[in-house]
Amino acid sequence: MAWWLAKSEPDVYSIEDLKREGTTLWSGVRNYQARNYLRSMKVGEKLFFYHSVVNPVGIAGIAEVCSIAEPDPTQFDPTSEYFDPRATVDAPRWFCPRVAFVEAFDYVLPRKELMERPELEGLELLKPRSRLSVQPVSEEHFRLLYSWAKDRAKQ
DNA sequence: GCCAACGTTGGC
DNA sequence: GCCAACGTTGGC
Repeated sequence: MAWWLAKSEPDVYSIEDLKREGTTLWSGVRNYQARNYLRSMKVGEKLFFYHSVVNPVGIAGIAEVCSIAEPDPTQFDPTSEYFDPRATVDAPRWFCPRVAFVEAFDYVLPRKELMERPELEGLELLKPRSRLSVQPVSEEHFRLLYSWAKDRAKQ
């Protein structure tokens, strides 16, 4: 069982969009390391849904893998901004799992607050200039972050 | 297989 | 909008 964090710009796709739609294909990732993480995700694994390029940036909720990675359809679509002319149906390059909405936090955990927590030492997200849009999170960090989100929502 | 140029990411 | 860091591309 692994734990994850995936980034999305809420102007493009937010936790509220996922709440409304129920599930979505996590398509459009075009980085090999992130792709490898997406391919290793198993049904039932949880992801933090992180809002990037917004004020404030932070962890906005939770999603869950509901089906394992399949070829990302946007790579074959010439009208998509994620079209990859080097990909073919027989030899796809990009893969994406389907994820389901679990919850939207009442209190979005701001990145700024996370950076003040020494307990989060080693969290990929907080490493300087970490850019990966899909990252593993340790179970310990996942539980810690989840309980902080809950506690802050009560305040 | 090196490496310079280029494009992208993403916090600020 | 800036810009540092990083990944990718492609000529050699």
